[in-house]
Amino acid sequence: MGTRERREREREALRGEILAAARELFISEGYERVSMRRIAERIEYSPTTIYLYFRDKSEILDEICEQTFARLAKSLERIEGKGLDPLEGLREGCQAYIQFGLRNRHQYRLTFMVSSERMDRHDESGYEGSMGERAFGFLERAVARCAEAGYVREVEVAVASQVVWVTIHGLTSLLITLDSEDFPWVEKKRLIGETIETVIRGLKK
Amino acid sequence: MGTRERREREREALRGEILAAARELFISEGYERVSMRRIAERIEYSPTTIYLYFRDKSEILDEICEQTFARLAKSLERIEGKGLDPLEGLREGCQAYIQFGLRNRHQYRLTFMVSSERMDRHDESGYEGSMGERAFGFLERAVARCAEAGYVREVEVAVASQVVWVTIHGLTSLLITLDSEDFPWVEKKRLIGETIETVIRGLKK
DNA sequence: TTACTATAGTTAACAGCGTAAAGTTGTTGA
DNA sequence: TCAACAACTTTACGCTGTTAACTATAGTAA
Repeated sequence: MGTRERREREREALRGEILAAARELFISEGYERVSMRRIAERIEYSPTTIYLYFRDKSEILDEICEQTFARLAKSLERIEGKGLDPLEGLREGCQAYIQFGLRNRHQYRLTFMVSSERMDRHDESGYEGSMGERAFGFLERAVARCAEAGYVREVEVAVASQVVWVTIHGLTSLLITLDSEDFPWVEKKRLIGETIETVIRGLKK
Repeated sequence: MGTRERREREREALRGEILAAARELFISEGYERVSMRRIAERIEYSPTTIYLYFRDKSEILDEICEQTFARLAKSLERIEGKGLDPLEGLREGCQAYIQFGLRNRHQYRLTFMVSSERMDRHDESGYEGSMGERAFGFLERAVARCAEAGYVREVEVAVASQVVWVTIHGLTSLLITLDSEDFPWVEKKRLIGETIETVIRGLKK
């Protein structure tokens, strides 16, 4: 009798509903502004039901961020597969990263702009094995290919790829935090292109 | 009769006490984790007394951040006054900025890593005239001097200085967010130096 | 079929939050 | 001496995330 399987399917379905509702709300209003009660209301269950499926609010968020970053990993994987010239591959990877951050600002903010306060205890997962790590892995390999092709000056790959990461993260995060009304940004496409060119030029021989 | 003056002094004194208590707590525990009640407890007044001196919690924070960034402005001013070689001046300015961010992580985080959510209406002040603007002004002038000296490739000063800012912000903010346990950083001094060299090289002719 | 048990969900409650409104003093100028 | 004012406190509202205790239901074993 498949009653056990059916129950499990139903459980998984409700879990999915919670995640979907939470994702929509988090994306449109931001994590902090969304309460457990509002998520519950949306799926028409009582607030405490959610705790039968997730340990706490931040566990919902973790799962959503993980899903989101899996998409970034996918998109970087695609670029890696194109077999481009190393420098061109790095450029495209940076572009993809930045565009991803800007299109998923809430999740981006929550993973890379607050975490150390949020991952306060209780995070068995950590960085190792996370999608964040996988995404950084692509960057590291892209830099390594540039180095192997002899395009990079005398810095270790580890250093160079961290320099690339902080640079594109800086651009992404600052554009997320400070919108054009709060700061006299030059044209965004220009700034993005020029930032990428600058970091690549700066690492070149 | 100086009673009016005395009262005003007393008012200002208590205001200062509130600020001092809040600053200490914010720095050691972070804005979100500190409640008005805790601040009040520390100065031995009732929670609502604070509202006689500040409109709300975020106004306390704004004032603290403004004070903190005034210190950054001071320190950048000092460097500007040294009359260094333009490139060396830019380098030192970047170093000072990064060190400042790392030494004042809570305030740094609150001004440049969350604001757009926090400055949610009600902020007459905004960017113009703020200490943040003054600090960026130094950077812009440092870049302009490099350009005048013919050290910079064919990009406008506005673009170049924003590139510099996003770069050093990226480094600062990522080091604040992700400490060494959460990410395999290369040696910090190395990374800082190499990031600054990279952005400068990338903008050079 | 009946009795028991595990599961899924609910209601009520706790301790905390930022903040507004009303109430209480003590000091001061008329 | 009395009214006005300032400084401050008490009380209260409506939120928050989360725990504990309760209820209903569905599945299983006798």
